[in-house]
Amino acid sequence: MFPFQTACHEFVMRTSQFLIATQKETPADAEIVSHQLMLRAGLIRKIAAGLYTWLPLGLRVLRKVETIVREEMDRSGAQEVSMPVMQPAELWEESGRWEQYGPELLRIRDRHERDFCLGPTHEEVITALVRDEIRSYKQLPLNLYQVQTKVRDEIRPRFGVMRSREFIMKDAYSFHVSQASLQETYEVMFDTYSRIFTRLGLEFRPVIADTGSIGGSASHEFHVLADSGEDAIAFSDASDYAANVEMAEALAPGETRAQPTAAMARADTPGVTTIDALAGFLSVESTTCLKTLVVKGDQDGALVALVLRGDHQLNTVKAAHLEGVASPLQMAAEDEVRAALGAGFGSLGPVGLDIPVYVDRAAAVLADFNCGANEDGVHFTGVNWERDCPLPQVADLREVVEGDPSPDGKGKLRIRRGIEVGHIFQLGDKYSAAMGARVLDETGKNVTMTMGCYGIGVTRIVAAAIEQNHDDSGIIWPHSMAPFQVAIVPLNMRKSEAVADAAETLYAQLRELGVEVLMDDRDERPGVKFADMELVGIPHRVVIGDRALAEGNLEYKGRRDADAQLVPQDKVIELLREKLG
RNA sequence: CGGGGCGUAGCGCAGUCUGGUAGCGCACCACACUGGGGGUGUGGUGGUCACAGGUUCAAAUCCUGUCGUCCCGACCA
Repeated sequence: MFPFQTACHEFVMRTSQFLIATQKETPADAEIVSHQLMLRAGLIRKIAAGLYTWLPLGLRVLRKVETIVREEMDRSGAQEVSMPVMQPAELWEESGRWEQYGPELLRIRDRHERDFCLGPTHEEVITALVRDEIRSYKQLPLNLYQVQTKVRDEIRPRFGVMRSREFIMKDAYSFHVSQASLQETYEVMFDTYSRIFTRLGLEFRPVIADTGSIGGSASHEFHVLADSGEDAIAFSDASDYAANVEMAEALAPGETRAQPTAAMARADTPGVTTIDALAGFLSVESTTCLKTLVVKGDQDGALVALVLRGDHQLNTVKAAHLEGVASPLQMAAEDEVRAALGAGFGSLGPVGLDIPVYVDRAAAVLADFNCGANEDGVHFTGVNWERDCPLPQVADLREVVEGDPSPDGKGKLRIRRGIEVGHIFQLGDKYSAAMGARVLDETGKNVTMTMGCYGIGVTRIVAAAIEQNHDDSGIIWPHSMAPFQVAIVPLNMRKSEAVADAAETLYAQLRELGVEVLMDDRDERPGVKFADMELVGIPHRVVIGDRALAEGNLEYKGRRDADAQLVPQDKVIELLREKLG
């Protein structure tokens, strides 16, 4: 037996040997809390903008995430592969993305002047592989995945590992002869993702997502809920409906339009150009006012007016999907509007408009409303649809708000912010068709495979978990992600033999049981050790001090507990077993 | 790519306007004290003041250029 074998293992579980690179001060360039805490707790260090080294502690967390992802992917029937980070330009030319992708694709040239890129994703490589290897429908469906470093030359890397230039992603690609088979695998992946995020201990929502330009019939994003999230998501308080706010439908109001009671009148409103100002000027609620936005049409020089209730916001994704409206959405310039309609932004309204008009469902049921008169400094009051102006085509134009009825008819919508950590979608034949990935079907006919793809941002999960789980003292890891489960904190062990003995005994017992335990055997004062173990976020802490030990007790405290509890020395293992599940 | 901020020790910062010995706190090393919430004292280590050029007897400081980095926006999904 080689003595150093055990010695090496022994040492890494002790803070005196393990690299604990904590910092008291918050680095000035870290904006969000996860970035600050990852630096302060010594998980990562920046090497350049958007590029980070993972320190031992951080890497342990990253590996935890990867392990769970692998276990669940394997369990789903997917098979792991590993594809190169560096990829030949030819493949990207085949799919057409060498031209399409833009500067985010980091292109490099080798010594023979041949073009390559560092892969931001791997559709091309996997499709080429499957095209060459798979001949028959009998070999399908096939789902291949990898856990691999991706490179994206982000315009502006930010928020630490949340949006970095190099990151680890689990990406999977499935291949099918039929849409039905794709749908089946898609559902399996949906369930697998739900299992993964549940096991990781994160509060998440699968969210209906925009399929964007890629098309396809289904796409879901998985979001970790956190106030700092980049996306707004709407979900029902009474069902599992959840959608990106971009996609969430605002249902038509239940009530029908009331009969007119007021006569239309002209009001001089000098300098009133906002809904708030108008409501204030007329002493009415903003919900009785209409706002009229003008966007560019899909024909050159064409304009389209969009009418919303004063308190509502335009949803640009919905608007861009309207017939006759340019996609992506472009707001018209004010001088263009003035030339066409005779008034500037603050004085527009649906009365007498001779361009195409859409009205939002909520605005369409208003009666006796107030709106601009298409004349600067003038508004109308007491306006009614079909009496004073025609009712335009009604559409869902607005952004949903908290309290709206859920589109599935169950409950009300709540809105929270989310961090996108997973995305599954049905790709169809975009890549398989472009790259000629075909198989023979049961009738002997050549058919193009249909594909699904499924991504998880592994590095981003670490940051998202911290955004969701932290307090003033530092990180609070979910059990499944914690770098160590238990911290043993002996106080003054250099002087107290009893403390040292108790600590070493407990340490040995936990090691024997296979518990990931970190022994803080540094000759530091208690405050330093407590602060470090809390900052680093270890879920369970056992403090061993002379005081309690004299009574035969140790102290246990969970990371989220307010206070420690005394535990008889011989009951500690039992307690920890219970806590660790 | 547009706008703005910042580059001085590992981290946080002062010094720059008004040119004249490169500083403070934390961290780190040594010793002593202390020992239940980032402790105290004494003595230390560590800097090409982002880089290049210029002005000057003299540049962290003034001038010109370059680079890096952060924020906002646009872009991307």
